[in-house]
Amino acid sequence: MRLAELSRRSGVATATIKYYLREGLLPPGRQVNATTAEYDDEHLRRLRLVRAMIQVGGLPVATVREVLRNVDDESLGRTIRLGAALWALPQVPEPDEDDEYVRAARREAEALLDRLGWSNARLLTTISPAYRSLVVAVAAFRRLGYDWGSELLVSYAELMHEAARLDLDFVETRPSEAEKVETAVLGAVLTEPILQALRRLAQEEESARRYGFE
Amino acid sequence: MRLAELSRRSGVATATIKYYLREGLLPPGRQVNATTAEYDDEHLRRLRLVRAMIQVGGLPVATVREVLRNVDDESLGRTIRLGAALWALPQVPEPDEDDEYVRAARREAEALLDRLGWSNARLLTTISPAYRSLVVAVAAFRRLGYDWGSELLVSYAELMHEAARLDLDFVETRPSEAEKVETAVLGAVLTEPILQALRRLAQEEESARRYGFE
DNA sequence: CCTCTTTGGATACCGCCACTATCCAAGCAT
DNA sequence: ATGCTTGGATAGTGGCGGTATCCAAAGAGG
Repeated sequence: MRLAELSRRSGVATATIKYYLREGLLPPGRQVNATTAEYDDEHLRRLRLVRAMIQVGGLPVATVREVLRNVDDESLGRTIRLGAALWALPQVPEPDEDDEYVRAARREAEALLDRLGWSNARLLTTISPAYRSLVVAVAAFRRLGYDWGSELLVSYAELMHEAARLDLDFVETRPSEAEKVETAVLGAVLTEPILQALRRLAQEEESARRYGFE
Repeated sequence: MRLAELSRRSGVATATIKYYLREGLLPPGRQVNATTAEYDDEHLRRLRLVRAMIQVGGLPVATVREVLRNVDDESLGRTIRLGAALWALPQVPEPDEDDEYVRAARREAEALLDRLGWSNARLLTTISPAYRSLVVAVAAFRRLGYDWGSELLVSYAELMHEAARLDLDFVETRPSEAEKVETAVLGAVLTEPILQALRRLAQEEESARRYGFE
């Protein structure tokens, strides 16, 4: 198929597809001659993947490129490949390590992982972007004077551990290595809004049960 | 305190504080004379709240204004006030209702709520932004050919229901009505990155347990 | 064969957003 | 008196995601 048909079948404007090609989010089509390039179903699928990450997942274009670069890199082992792809996802800005709240949040997060027995994650505390997000968010809460005990965080962590088991169980059902990696990345990017939506709906449900609609 | 001190104590540039004042995210200070305005600890706290929502929660400025407007509106009852504040949070773009994947995702989401017995949430299916997000994300997955059973979604939903109970339990510990609303909003905005970070860490932990670092 | 439309690629441009820099006149400090 | 600081108004900046314009080379129809 040619660019126009790719556009029609994906619902993405041709100018936007050209933009993605320029940005390296889509591999170039097979060049037939100077003014014609041929695309196939793989391009269509990739385009849908890109759109899902950008529109549903809200990722910036540069991040999508980085993530896909890692997903596509077959020279890496699965764990590294997946880790690299996930670590390219957008993160909160670097925290100010001189800030007392940040230092306290860091100690609190380390204690949390110890308490949970997450010894593997504990090894990553200095480098994992997810860990940094955790520290920044906890510090922000503390700065606003919220001082919950460690219990709440432990409970949330256990729920998320359960979610992670579901994630990985699902990834294991995929037949090929490439699909496993893609599924894991999509799981991180697209199930995020799903969990978020379910949580809000659950809040609405639970709130209505407890207090009615008043 | 004056603008310069507010800036120093919050770590936010004066020009940025002026911008927030213009945009209505901060109430104006008490005007002492033509060239001096006085701010108090409430302003500092509000400024930290705004920064947390923008930097950690990633909300656009216009959304923060909308959310705070609802939080501050004491004429509304708690449920309405909270609902209005949460519904102002940024959402995925409006789905195309003619798209077959979107229609199928809508049916699937309705079936999910029925299955879960979330009868209150079920009443909101046409209007809740969270519901719309759910539909859009599920449709995106389906469009990419992922066809899990309904079991996985049910499991995620039950986990999130548990998280929502924790959320509401924590909100109930707050003494005043105003704080309850603020806490609920912050819970939606700031605990989101916390849950996300915990999930990623749990994935790393669980992945290392299952497969090692290879 | 000769137009007339379509194609893909290069380039410039646009609108939005979160800030940021400049300017100014009114105070206050010495 | 004079020089620095203050707050407010206004204009400007940089990044980002996408769009519009232009062009020459292919094909399509007569």
